[in-house]
Amino acid sequence: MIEENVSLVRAELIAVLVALGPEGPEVLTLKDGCMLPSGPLQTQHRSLQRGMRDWVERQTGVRPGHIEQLYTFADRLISDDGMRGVAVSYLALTPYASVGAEDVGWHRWYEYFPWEERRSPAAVRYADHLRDALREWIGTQPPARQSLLLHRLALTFGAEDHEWQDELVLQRYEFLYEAGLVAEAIEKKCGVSDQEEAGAGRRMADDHRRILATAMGRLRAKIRYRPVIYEMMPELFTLGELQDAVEHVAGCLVHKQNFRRQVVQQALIEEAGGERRSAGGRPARLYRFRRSLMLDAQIAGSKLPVVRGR
Amino acid sequence: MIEENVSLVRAELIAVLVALGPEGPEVLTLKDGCMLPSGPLQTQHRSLQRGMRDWVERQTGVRPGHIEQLYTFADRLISDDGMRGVAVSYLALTPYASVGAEDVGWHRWYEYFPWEERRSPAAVRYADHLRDALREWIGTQPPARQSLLLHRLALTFGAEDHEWQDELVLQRYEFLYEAGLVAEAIEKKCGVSDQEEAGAGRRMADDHRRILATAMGRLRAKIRYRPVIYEMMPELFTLGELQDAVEHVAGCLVHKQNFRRQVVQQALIEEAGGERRSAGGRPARLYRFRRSLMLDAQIAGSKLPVVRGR
DNA sequence: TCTCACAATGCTCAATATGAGCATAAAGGG
DNA sequence: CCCTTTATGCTCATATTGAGCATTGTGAGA
Repeated sequence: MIEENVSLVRAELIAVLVALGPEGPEVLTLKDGCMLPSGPLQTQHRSLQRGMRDWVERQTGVRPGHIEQLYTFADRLISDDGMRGVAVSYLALTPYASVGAEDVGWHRWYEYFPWEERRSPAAVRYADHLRDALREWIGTQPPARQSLLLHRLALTFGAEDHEWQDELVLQRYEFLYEAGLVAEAIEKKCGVSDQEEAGAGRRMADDHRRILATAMGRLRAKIRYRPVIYEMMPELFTLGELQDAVEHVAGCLVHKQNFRRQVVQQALIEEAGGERRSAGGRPARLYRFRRSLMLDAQIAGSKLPVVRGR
Repeated sequence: MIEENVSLVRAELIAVLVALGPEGPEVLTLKDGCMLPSGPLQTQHRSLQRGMRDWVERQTGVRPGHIEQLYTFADRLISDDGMRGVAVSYLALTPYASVGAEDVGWHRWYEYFPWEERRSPAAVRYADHLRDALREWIGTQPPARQSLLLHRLALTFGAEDHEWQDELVLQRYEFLYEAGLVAEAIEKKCGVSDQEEAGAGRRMADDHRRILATAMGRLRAKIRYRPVIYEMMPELFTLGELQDAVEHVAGCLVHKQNFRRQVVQQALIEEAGGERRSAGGRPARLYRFRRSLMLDAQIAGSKLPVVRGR
C-alpha cells in the first residue's frame, strides 16, 4: 500500500571527478564536455556511493578515489512520465588517468568557470569585466533591490574593501545566472540558444554546471584544512609541484617560502630521497605523502596556506 | 517507460531541530524521545527543504529557522513492499519554543550522547570509562586489527597525546556501535532488548541516533567558523549567556576573557543598551546580533574560540 | 553599614602563527 | 665563466592566541 500523495522518485547519482592535468584541475565528462557522469540508483546498488562508483566506472572506466557527498536536491518539475527525480551529487578526487571511450574525456574546469582562474593579471581582468557587467545589470533592477545586490556583488566578486574569496564559486555562478550572463540562463529565457559562446564560460546540460560549481567551492574550501590535495598528487612530487597543484585548485598564487614552511612542518609528507631536475634551476627534492597517517589526516585535518599572491 | 533494474524509491525527509533549552541544547523529537520528525517527500512539495519544513511543522508545530542539509543515504534493505528508501537529513536551528502535542517534545541531546558532555570532571570521567570499555573490547579483536583500532581510539576518544576533539561525535558513536556498547547495536545482535539501559546513552529508532550524531558533529564544527550560534539565541543576550550557549553546544569550557575579546572584535553583535542583573555579581550588558550583517555573515564567516578549559 | 562572594569587564604578557622579503645554493645555457 | 632560473634557508615585523592578573558593580549576609 502506498499512501496518497507520497511520490516515488527516481534517484539519480551524479559525480564530479576531479584530477590534476598538466594545465591544472580537470573534470571528467561525457558527451564531449557537456555532462557529468551520472545514472539512476539501481536495485543491485548496495549504497548510494557504490551506485555512483559503479556508474562512473561503467561510463568512463575511471576509478574514483577519495569520495565525498556534495548535495542532494529534487527536480523542480515532474518529468514527462509523471516521475520526479532526486539527484545526489558527489565529489571524487583521483590521480590523473587517461580515458579511451568516445565522447568521454577530461576538461579543464576553468573552461566552465574562466572567471575563477586568477593566477595572472589578464585572468583577473576578465573577472573584473564580469563584475562590471553585473554592476550594469544591477542598474536595470528595481531601485529597492539595488543596494542589496551591490552589497552581494562586493562580497562575491570582491570590491569595496572586500577581498575575492576563492571558495565562493557557487555564489558567483548563481549571481551570473540570475543576471543572465551564463548560457544556461540565456537559453531558459530565450528558448534554444544556438550560439555556443552566448554566455560566460562553457555550458553544460541541465544543472550540471551548478553541481560542478558546488564541487569546486567545496574543494577549494577543503584544501585549506584537510590534506585532500594529496589524493590528486602522483606518488612522488616536489614541493614546487605541490604548490602548483594548490595554486591551480585555489585559482590564486601563494607565497612560496611560507607555503613550504607550513607544508614541511605539518609533517604529512616525507622526503623520498631523490631529486627532479627540470629545464633550468636547482633540482628539487622528491617527497611522498605519508599514507600511514591517513587515519590521522582524515580525522585530525591539516591546513595548507592558501592566500594571496607572489 | 521505466528502465529495467532502475529502482524507484521513497524519499524520506528527516530533521534534526536543535534549540537551546535552560540546560543546554535540546533536540525536537516524536514518540517520547525515540524519533526525529520525518516524513516522505510528497507530490506537492516544491523542494526537499520545503518538504522537510512542512513535516516538521505538521508534526510538531515548530518552525525551523536556519536550515542546512546534512547527509543523504539509502536504506540497506529493501522493505516489505519491495520499495527502497532514500533518506535526506537536515539540521535546523531555532530559538527555544514550547510544544503542545502529545509525545512531541524537546530532549537534551546529552541524554543520547552523555559522553559528549565534558564540562565537568565527573562528565569527563564517564567518557574515560567508555574509553576503557572500548579498550577492553579491542582486546577481544583479532590481533592484526588491534593496533589500528587502538590508534583510532586515541584519535577519537583522546589518548596518547591526542586531544579530545569535540566535533568527532559521529566517529565516537560509530566506534561504540561497532563495539556493541550502544543499545541499537546490542539489539541488532541479540534480538529485541527490553532493557532500556542496555547500552550507553538513550536509544532512538532506526538510525536516528546516528543522524543526531552527524548533526551534533556538524554543529560543533560549524560554530567555530560561522556565526550560527546566534540563530539559537534570543533577541537580547549577555556575553555570559552567549558563552554558556557555546560551551553547551561544544561540550567544553572556554576561557572567558578571550571569548569576549574575539566575539566583541568580530563586531557581529552590538550593545542593546540595557543590562541584566542576576543573583550575585556585576550586571551584564545586553547585546543583540546585527541581523543586517546576515549576508556578510553567511558568506564571510566568523569564528568563535572554542577551546580548552577555565 | 560594612564585607564578602560573585560575575562582568578591562588589560597585560608571553608564545605562536602568519605575511613578506632577503640571501644563498645548485642546476643549465650561452 | 656569467646569467637566468628554481629550490631552499633564514630573518623580522605583525597579528593571533592562550593564560592570567586587576578592577568594577551587585546582592547577600554579618
